[in-house]
Amino acid sequence: MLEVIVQVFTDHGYDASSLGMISNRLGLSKSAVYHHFASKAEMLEIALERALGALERVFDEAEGRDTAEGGEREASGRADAVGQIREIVRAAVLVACEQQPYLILLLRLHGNSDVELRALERRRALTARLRAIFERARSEGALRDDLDPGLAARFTFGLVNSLVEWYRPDGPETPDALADAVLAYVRSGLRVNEVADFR
Amino acid sequence: MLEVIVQVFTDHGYDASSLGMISNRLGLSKSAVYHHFASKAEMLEIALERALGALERVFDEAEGRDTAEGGEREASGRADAVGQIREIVRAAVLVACEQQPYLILLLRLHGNSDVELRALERRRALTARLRAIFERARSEGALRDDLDPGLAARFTFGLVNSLVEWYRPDGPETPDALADAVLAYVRSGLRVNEVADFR
DNA sequence: GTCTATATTGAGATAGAC
DNA sequence: GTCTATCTCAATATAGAC
Repeated sequence: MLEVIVQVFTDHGYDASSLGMISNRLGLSKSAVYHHFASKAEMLEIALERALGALERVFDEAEGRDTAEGGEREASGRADAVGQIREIVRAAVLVACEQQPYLILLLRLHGNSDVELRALERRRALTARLRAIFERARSEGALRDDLDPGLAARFTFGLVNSLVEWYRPDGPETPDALADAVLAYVRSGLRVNEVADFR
Repeated sequence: MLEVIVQVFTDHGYDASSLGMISNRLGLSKSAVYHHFASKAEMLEIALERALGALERVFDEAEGRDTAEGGEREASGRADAVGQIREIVRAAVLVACEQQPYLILLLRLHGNSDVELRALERRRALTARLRAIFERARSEGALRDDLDPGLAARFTFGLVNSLVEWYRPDGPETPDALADAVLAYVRSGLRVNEVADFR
């Protein structure tokens, strides 16, 4: 049921989606729909929780991993930041593919209601966590020094988030292959493989 | 006047923007606004023309340059594809910064009206042009061979387009500096400068 | 060019029967 | 859980005076 609703939301945008459209698509009357959701805003809230919850879990797992495992790489007990970035980017690509409609909803919020403002606040918190990891990567010397870590974080997630605009589940790329391609691009860009430089 | 209207559109989304909001923000009555625009859709159409026109000029100039100048790099009279990509990316970053609200409008279209469908068609044409250039870059051996040119094109413009989501004209980065950073990222990604590999 | 007044449609939401 | 009927409000758009 939520799936159909979110499909309507992504097809027309949340604001332009009417309860009439939703109930039509569900084959129910408007008031029948109101038996399952208290309001249109509640539908949005539940849908956004899916997207935000998935993304927050991505960060929790990447950041928590090595403290849980005891720290295999560094005495400090923390994974190297670059490894975390790789893990987060891969997982975020999978979320973008698998939770596509929910993520579209999140990415297109305007912040004109309480529900939207709370969601945007949680989204900002995720951006801040990502930025912190990029800054750690920089201080570990694992990030090129001619690129601001804040910009690098924004570029990277701008790219990942843009996947939802064109990804199709029945398209030629599997989410895993897409994650590989994104990681390759993020790591070393467009230029020819470095081997070529020495031919 | 259009500037104020587009600001309302980007703040609330086109669909959620009412003529009441627009006329309030302009300090006019609704019918006074109707003296300048035939309909809400016409406002959108004019605003989208700005964004699409700017982007189409970017491509026209990059693709037309060397045939006009006689071809300085290659006997064929065409610029190398990588040079065109660089030029297009830089110009597109500037458009994203300078025409930000108009571009936001374009990027968030849903395609639920004739005006929107026509705009999306023009946008698709631009994507196709970009993809063709990336394919030429690949065939010239100037693009790494482990990355599909179509994906590379989408990633690159996903990144550039995502700038409109957070860029602020009064922020720390000038559009030019931002273009430099994007080009550096697109060219060689996050990894440390190659010199570091030989230390 | 701008106004007030209004026509008309559809929105989100509720009441109450079944 | 689903329905019909309805409330209230705001939407786009127009008419016609100034």
